[in-house]
Amino acid sequence: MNLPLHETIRARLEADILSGRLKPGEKLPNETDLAAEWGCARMTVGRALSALAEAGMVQRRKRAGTFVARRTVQETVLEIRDVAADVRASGRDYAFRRLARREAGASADEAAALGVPEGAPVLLVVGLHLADGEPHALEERLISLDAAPAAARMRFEDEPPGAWLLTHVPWTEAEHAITALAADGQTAKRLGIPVGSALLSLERKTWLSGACVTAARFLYPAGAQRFTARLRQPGGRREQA
Amino acid sequence: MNLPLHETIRARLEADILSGRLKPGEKLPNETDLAAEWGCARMTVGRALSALAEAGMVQRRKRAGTFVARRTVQETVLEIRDVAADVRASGRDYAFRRLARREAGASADEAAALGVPEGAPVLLVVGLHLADGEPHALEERLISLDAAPAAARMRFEDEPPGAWLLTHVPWTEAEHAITALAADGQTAKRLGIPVGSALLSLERKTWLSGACVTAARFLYPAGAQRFTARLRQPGGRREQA
DNA sequence: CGCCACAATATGTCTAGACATATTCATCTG
DNA sequence: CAGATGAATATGTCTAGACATATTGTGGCG
Repeated sequence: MNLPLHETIRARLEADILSGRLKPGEKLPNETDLAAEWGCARMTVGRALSALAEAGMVQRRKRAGTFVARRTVQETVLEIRDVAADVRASGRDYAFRRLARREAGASADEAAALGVPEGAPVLLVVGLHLADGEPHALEERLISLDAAPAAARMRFEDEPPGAWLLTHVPWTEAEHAITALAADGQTAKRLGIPVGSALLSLERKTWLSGACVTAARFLYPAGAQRFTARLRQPGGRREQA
Repeated sequence: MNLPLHETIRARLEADILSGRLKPGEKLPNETDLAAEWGCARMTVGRALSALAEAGMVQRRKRAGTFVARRTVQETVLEIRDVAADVRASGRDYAFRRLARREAGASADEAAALGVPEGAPVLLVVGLHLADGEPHALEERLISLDAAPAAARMRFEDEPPGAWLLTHVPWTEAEHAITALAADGQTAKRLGIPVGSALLSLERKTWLSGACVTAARFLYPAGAQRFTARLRQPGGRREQA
């Protein structure tokens, strides 16, 4: 093995847990014993155990010891791409068409969505993402003009606001929520589908150091979009190039 | 501050990067200098820098130094919980009711879904997850009996197969796919909703060292389920790739 | 019997120094 | 001038020991 010792120890314990040799809830040997077993310093096994704790595979409590975690929550890495990139990746032509644009003080709903006071200046843009000329997704986007004043100068007639925001407004946090819902009348008309059809909804909110910059909702007709996530559990995590 | 020193150092450097005081591509002081600046051992700043590297905020190269990372990947961490845990977390009673169970050789479709040869022994379980007695989700699950022979002994009458598999069969890889679709007749009946209603579908496949163990599809009526993902994105200013 | 104080224990953090390793830079040579 | 070579440098890993801190078990006291 060329791996550093702490990685080797981590991998070994991980394998023991995955294989079931160490069962959920079971107590691991303490650091001192593990260090003796591996013939290394306590800090080295401590590092391995901390890494496992960080990854959620074990739980550590002072005085009590280190225990194999019971997995109730699985975390998977979900890649959320730009709509345009997504459409082009499938080999189709991409276009954006703005349907509405309104600059005004935030309504109660809008204020709540953005986390700004009612009446704060916001920009609302509704637009259609087209793939080969057919509706692919409907975007409803709110932008806080306090957080991103430069957006007020933009028309967003055939450029989606998401792409512009990505390159012009920095952000520190993002939150996504995925749900299914039935198409209401206006949405159905805009997407050219029957009223009540199943839609996949992706809501995205982004913040810049605590202040919400923009909230958007993307509505995809059933079948148009699919979010996939893949999780590799064991030692697979290697440095990226 | 009550935080450990390495956390404090990490937080300070993170703040410098987020605020733009340290710009993408810029070189950080080396460990020795940082240690002198903070009046601590080199290992302590090393730990802080390693954590930043792990989080993708900086890139480290031997001899060259530590640099603020240029662009960061757009990935969000999606938490997928056990259905039972999910229901209980919302303060409702949870129950499971098996609707069907079939042990047989895999049909063509089933073989394709699991990645096993046609005719290989599989177990199919269909069941309903109930929240306060009301249908919450429909689960259709396929289990490869070659990969998990112990499952054949299970009835799964009021225990969901997912929970049993989690504790009895180890896995190394998992894949999730989320889509929206319209309810067909049988599904609508089972969930007690109108035909054509919007459903949120979560498909999950798990592998144990390359061999697919189980494939499941969870169908939630619109509104019953919502998948959320949160991302902390370092490097306030983003550059277009 | 129940409660509280205290000691034992396991983890958490940190140090100062050592050696290993990868990469870059400068210099030397053909 | 190109390419090889070796020295310098910054990170990567590890040790042995120290003190801090949280939690748990236990024994004594009301």
